[in-house]
Order: sequence, then structure tokens, then C-alpha cells
Amino acid sequence: MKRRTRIAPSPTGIAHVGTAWMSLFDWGLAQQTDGAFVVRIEDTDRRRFIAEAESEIYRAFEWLGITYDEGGQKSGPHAPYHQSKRLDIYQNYATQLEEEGHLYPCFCSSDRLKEMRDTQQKNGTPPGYDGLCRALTQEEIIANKDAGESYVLRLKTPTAGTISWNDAIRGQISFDLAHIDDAVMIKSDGFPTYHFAVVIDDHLMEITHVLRGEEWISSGPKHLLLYRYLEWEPPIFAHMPLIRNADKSKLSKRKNDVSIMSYKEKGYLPEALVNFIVLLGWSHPEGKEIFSLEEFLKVVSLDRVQTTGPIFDTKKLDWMNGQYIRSLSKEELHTRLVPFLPRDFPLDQYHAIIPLVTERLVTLADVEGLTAFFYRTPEVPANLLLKRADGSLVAEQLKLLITTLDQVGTWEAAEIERRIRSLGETHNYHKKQFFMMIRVAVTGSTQTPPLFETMEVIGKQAVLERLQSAQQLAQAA
RNA sequence: GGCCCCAUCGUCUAUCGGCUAGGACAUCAGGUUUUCAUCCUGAAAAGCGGGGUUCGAUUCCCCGUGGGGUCACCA
Repeated sequence: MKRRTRIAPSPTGIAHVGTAWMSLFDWGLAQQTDGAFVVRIEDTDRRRFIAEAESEIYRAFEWLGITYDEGGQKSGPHAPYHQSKRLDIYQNYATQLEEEGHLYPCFCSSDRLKEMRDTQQKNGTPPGYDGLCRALTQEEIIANKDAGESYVLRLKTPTAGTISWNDAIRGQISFDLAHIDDAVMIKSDGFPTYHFAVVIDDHLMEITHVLRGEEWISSGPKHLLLYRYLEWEPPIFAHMPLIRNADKSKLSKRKNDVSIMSYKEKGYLPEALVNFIVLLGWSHPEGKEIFSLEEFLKVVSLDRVQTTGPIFDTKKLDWMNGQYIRSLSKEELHTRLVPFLPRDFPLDQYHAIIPLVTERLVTLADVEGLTAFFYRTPEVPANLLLKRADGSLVAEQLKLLITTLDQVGTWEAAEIERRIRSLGETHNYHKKQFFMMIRVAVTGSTQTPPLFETMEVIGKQAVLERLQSAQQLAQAA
């Protein structure tokens, strides 16, 4: 059987990592059977609509390497793929269901509804619509409509019985219909609610597997009822676990960075992000930690999806990003790094500098901080310079060092190292102190790439200048 | 609160009744090294509690506890 899956983002904000996460599973499942992965835009909420949100999703997909078969910016056999352009379709089915008595008009004002909820809250009775308008006679309905009163269409839910489905991830899930209230299907503005549109569209678009978050489980009965009333075969439902914040609550942008594009800006590689998120709630059949998107798409399956909601902890992403950075070819790394190089980065020295810092990169954005002292004169903190020796000794060491290095003809790491080592041995300097002092004098930092290679790249003249100002600093101390 | 879902190291997870409970990240220790990082080695670290079922339960069932989700004319 060819699987048809879909992702149905709502263009109301930033492109969310959860959307990418879900899409990856959808895509893989569809691709394995040569089926189709569909992008449908659920833009029925006009109040929260944000024009740029949709294009950001496409940019995020492009960056991550996610492609799809229908919908989105493409088209397809089931166009249109924007719900706002399918209003007449929903309207037709709504009319049909209303005529059949499965949907009924409700004229309750939002004030009355609010009052009702408050009372329920206060009395501790089960929440939900009380079904007042169910009792309306045909005459009353016609009269109200003729009077131009605004109304919504509600789903007439049986007051007894159970409804259940076999979830592909969780097994049997069942609800007592007595607890399900009559949800709104068509809003007073004529737009469908999510519940209504999703059922119509999934059916018409021939979706076979509906992957969605655990948060949707409780609305399952409404959807199933619609399938029943429409006499349609429901798709296979797979409720994925909810990705969580550190406090176990549903992943939110308030408590986490959930914007896909912000990971790009922070210098993460898309392949690392993909690898990382795919390991949330799912594990590779061979227990692999690092694997490509292509491999994931081939081996992904619902039976390895966990039921527990994973916490979105990006520590592992940091590690992974480093792994991916180090596995890049020189050319590839260059391509990725270019957008992160500061304006004053000496491009002619790129190939001398970058190999010295590659294994220290956690993100691509780290490149500036790790390389700045190569091309910017550093501020040298006196306390670091004199950490393990007093000012007079350091000044003495620097003086001799300047003299020695000044005589170096071929400014190469090996030669620099030989001179410095011999100087240190001659005067019996404490090796760690001596080397660290030089490191600080030249770079302003205690943490740098190998000292002599670094000095070679910085250049003789700049090194001597830095040593001289450090000497003055030591003397003044 | 009603309903629903869930429950293995700090985190991501393996285990589909036999476990001395495995791996990865993070942490700590050691090695390599002029520092940091990389890399290598090692350590510490988990089955929420109580009942069943069974020769045997982390694995199956029930109860409790805990956590989460949902109860909108938002998705």
C-alpha cells in the first residue's frame, strides 16, 4: 500500500522545530512506499494569520533539505492546498451534514457560552457545551436565521456509547461519548474549525496515515464521528509523543528556542539538527547515533517511536554539530563558514587559520571568537600574564624572548618552537609558566590553538609588537 | 476538576518474560598535549510504589502515586 502523509502547519508564527520533526517522519513513511508527502496550509484562523509565516516554513524546509510531493509551493491533484481556498468544499459537506441532522445550528452568544463555562467551573460539573440549541425546533431555527442572527454549526454527538481507534503508536484508545460535547464545526464567519477541515481534507487528499502530536488525542472522537457521519474510512492515526520543555510542559517558544531558522543563524548544520531531532522519541534500529537524512528516511518506522514525551535538551545537539563540522571536507567547511566570518577576517590567511580552530568549533558562529586574536590586537589582562610569575621575571623573559625571536630568519612554527624551547631551557624557566605567559602575551587568552603555529600565522612583526607591549605591562606591574 | 495519554541513568534511548539492565550526550577521573579542544581509556549514574499472573518480571494485568495533554467560533 502506498502511504500518503501530510504535514498541516498553521501559518501563525515562526517555523517550528516540531513541524520539521513531524515532517521528517511523514516524509520517510511516504517515501518508503513511493507514496506522497503533502504540505497543506491550515490557514482558517484569520485573526492569527501571519503573511510571512508560510514562506518561512518553506525556507526552513529548504535549509533542512526536506522536500515534499504535493501542496505547499507546488501543486498537485488535490489542489488547492490552502484551506482558506477550500471554503466552498467545506460548505458543501456542512450543508449535507446539516440536512442529515448531524450538524445543527447554534445561536448561543459568546456571552452565554462564557457564563455557562463559569457556572460549570464553579459547580465542578464536567465542562462542555450544554446542548441548549439542540432542542430548537425547525420553526425556531428558520425564524432565527431569517432574523439574521449569527450562528455556528455544531456536531451532534451521541450522548452515550464509546468510540475508539487503534493508534499506530499507542494501540487501542477509547472514549466514552457521554464526555464529548458538541463541538463547533463551522464558525459564524463561515470558516470551518480545524476539526471539520482536517477530516474533509485528509479524506479528499487520500491521506492514509495521520501523524500528529499527542495533544490531538482528545479530539480524536470528534474526527472519528465525522468520518462515521460522512461514511468515510478513517485513516490510520499515529499520535506522536509531545516534545517537552525541561519542566516537562509542552515545548514552547517561551522556554526554548524552537525556531528552525534561528539554529541556522546560531551556526548549526542542518544535517546535525535533523539528526538530533529525529532521535527525539525515536531510535535507530541499529542503535546508531550519527546517520544521514537519507538513511533515516529509509529506516524510519512507527514501531520505534516512543510513547513518552522527550525533553528538548540541545546539549547533545552541540556535540553532534561538532561531529558534523569535523566530518566536513575542507571545501565544504569553507562554504558553510563564509557567512560566519567577520568582516575583518583576513581571507588570504583562511587556510592557515581555520585548520587551527576546526576541532574547537561547536557551532559555525564560534569562528569569530576563536580566531579574533589572529587579526585583531588582543587586550592582554595583566593578571593572566603574571599568573605564575612576578612582573620582573616576566618582563625579563619577554625581553629575552623578543631578542631571540627577532633573530629568527624563517618565521615557521618549528623554528619558533626550537628557539623558544632552547631559551627556556637555558634559563631554566618553568615550562608551563613560560609557555602560558607567551600564549597570553601573544593572544590575550589562556585557551588557544597550538602556540607556535599560532605565532607563525600571526606573523613575526605582529608577534614582536605584542610581546613588546606585554613587556611594558609586566614592567609596570 | 472531568476525560485521555504517559512512567528505564541528569538528558536522549535499547530491552519486544531470562538482566551481571546495554549505548550516546552531559558529568567526573586518567592518558596524549605547551593551554584549550580533539582523540583514547575508565568511573559514577536508572527500571515511581504496592499488589497480582508466571518457574521467572523492567517487560503482561490491576490499584495507587507522579507527570503531561485537553476541555475555544486557535490550530
